[in-house]
Amino acid sequence: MAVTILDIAKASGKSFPTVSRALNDHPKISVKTKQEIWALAGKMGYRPSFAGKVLKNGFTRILSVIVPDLADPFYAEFVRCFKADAADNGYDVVVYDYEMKRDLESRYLEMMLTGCCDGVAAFVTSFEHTAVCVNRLWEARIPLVAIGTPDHSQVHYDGVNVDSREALNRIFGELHRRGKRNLAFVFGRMSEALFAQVKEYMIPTLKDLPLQFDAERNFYCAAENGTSQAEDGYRIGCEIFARNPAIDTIMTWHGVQAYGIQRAAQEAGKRIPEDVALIARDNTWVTRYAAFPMAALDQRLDQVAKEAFAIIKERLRNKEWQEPFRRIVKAEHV
Amino acid sequence: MAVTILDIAKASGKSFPTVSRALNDHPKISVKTKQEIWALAGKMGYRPSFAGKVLKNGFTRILSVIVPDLADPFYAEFVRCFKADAADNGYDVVVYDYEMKRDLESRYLEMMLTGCCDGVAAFVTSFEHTAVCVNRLWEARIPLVAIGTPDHSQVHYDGVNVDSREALNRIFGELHRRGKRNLAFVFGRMSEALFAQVKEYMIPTLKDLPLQFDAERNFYCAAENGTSQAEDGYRIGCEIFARNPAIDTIMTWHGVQAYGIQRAAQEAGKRIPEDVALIARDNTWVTRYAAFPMAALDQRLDQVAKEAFAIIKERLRNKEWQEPFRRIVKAEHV
DNA sequence: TTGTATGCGTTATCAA
DNA sequence: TTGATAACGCATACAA
Repeated sequence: MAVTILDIAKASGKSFPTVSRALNDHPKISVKTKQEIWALAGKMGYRPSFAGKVLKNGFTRILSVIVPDLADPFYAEFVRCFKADAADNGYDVVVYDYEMKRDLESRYLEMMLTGCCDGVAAFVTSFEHTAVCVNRLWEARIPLVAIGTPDHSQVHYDGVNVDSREALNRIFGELHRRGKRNLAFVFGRMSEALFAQVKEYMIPTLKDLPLQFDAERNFYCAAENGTSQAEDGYRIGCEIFARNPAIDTIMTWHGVQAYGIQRAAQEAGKRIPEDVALIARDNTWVTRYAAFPMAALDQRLDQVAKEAFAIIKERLRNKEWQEPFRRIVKAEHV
Repeated sequence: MAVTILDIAKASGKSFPTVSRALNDHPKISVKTKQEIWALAGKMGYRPSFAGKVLKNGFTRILSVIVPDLADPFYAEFVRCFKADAADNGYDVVVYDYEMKRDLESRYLEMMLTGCCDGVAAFVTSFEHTAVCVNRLWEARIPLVAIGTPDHSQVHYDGVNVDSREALNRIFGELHRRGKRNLAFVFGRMSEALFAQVKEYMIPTLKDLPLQFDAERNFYCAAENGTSQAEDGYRIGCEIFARNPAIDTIMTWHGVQAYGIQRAAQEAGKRIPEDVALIARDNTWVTRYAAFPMAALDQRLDQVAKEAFAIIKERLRNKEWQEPFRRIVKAEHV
């Protein structure tokens, strides 16, 4: 159905390799022939076949970004930063949304093994269910950068993580000065098993901060069967205010969740920020244009994206992969 | 680098077609051979090459969704609805974000001509710069469904549009009853030329509604060089309150814009909804969890996605394309 | 039940 | 400057 170089060859009386060279502006094709072919290709509506090119060339000029939730503008912002670097280097970017579902996450990572793109930046929730696939990507020399995934020594992958400690220190210090004492932490949607893992990972990270918390009682995560992050936040907010009225500071992993918590606070008769201060880990339009006062960390998605792209670029340049890269970006307090 | 059926053939002592058939669970391959091959494929980490399959089969089992702005959860919601139908039919979905940029929009639509997917659902802003490409997609029998694009008789494409009149009528009637009189309309980011076109299209659509407006003075659109929709809304809000203090109702095309307008209202000392009522055309968590009262239409994205997918499915089923499809979905008032 | 041969659309090598 | 031929990975018609 689609026009191929063979069709153009037939129509022009030239051989198909000549057509191919003309279309690729090969130096050893006469100007006259080139113009003939170009005109013909334009008239016939020729577009080179993606599959044909990829099969022959061995590369796609496409990078994939795999995100957990496109409804969260945080990930959209990452995509946009990443695309800027990619475009500068001649790559197109396609996005996969795994909707916070483990099966979809695995499925998309598996797809990356089929050669449908040249490299991947992925917000991997955990290596629990993806380790095999991630290791295979490494063996196949398909660059994968895992973003924000807790380190895992058994798995070969490049990673970019954000260090929020300093920013948290400052922000919590400020809140402490304003009289806040009791912190609750609200994480995203995840399985019980992963939540246990995250707790283990976060507790030492959060030690010695100006605000105190009891990780067993005041860590919350959204149920896996939720429908939207705002809704998740609302439910958790209701739970917090019911179970633990002393909480005066709530930090959410996703800025969107803060909207739900705000609603829960309103219903519980709590004022923001007088009774409860809200902080989000991320800083997008969601936090900047919230109609209630809230603090936010800046995860420096621009830097994260830049690091991620740089790693992929380096991996594509040099196929002698030795040690995994681990880059750290420092979050800022806004 | 990657393992192919040839490698498995060599390792198993079988011929490569046998391997191919075994992997595809072909009925005429002995169970013993199959199990051998499967075990070997698993051990060697075989994954079928995307390009190889596509080149041979002529299809990808992939559908593309092209959206103007992933930072707007409205489009993310569409993607999710669309993916549900696609997954039920064995299709994977990839997303392209053209960031409200004409050149990227054209680029992605052009890419669809290379056979990188089996069908496309796209929020096409205008056929001004895409007509040639869209017509070529039609000729090449690559299904494209344009969503929310004003009709254009010169171009061959299938379309799904939303009819908001009835819902608007009800919502404006209600606002009128509450004493609102002067409406301003805020559209998305677009060129002057496209804005003129949109005005022309919208004015008859909006005729005889309970609220009055002067389309020349009270239609606004965001500048093309904006950075986020919330920011766009803020700027326009400031402009409205400065230029036309009588405005008591503002309808935004994108719910996100309302957040910016809310901030502008706050700064102008206007209360919501007492002094200015806000309405959004779309209904996502953005409107549902706004910390200020706002009305919203429901564009029935689930229905829109269903129609879009149904059209693509039908087009793939029957390659005898006659007349373009035009489907209408009725918006609802929430 | 399995092997041989072919072609999908492209680019690259080599020969003319 | 151009043409003949091969190769990328896969699926399938046909032969055994």
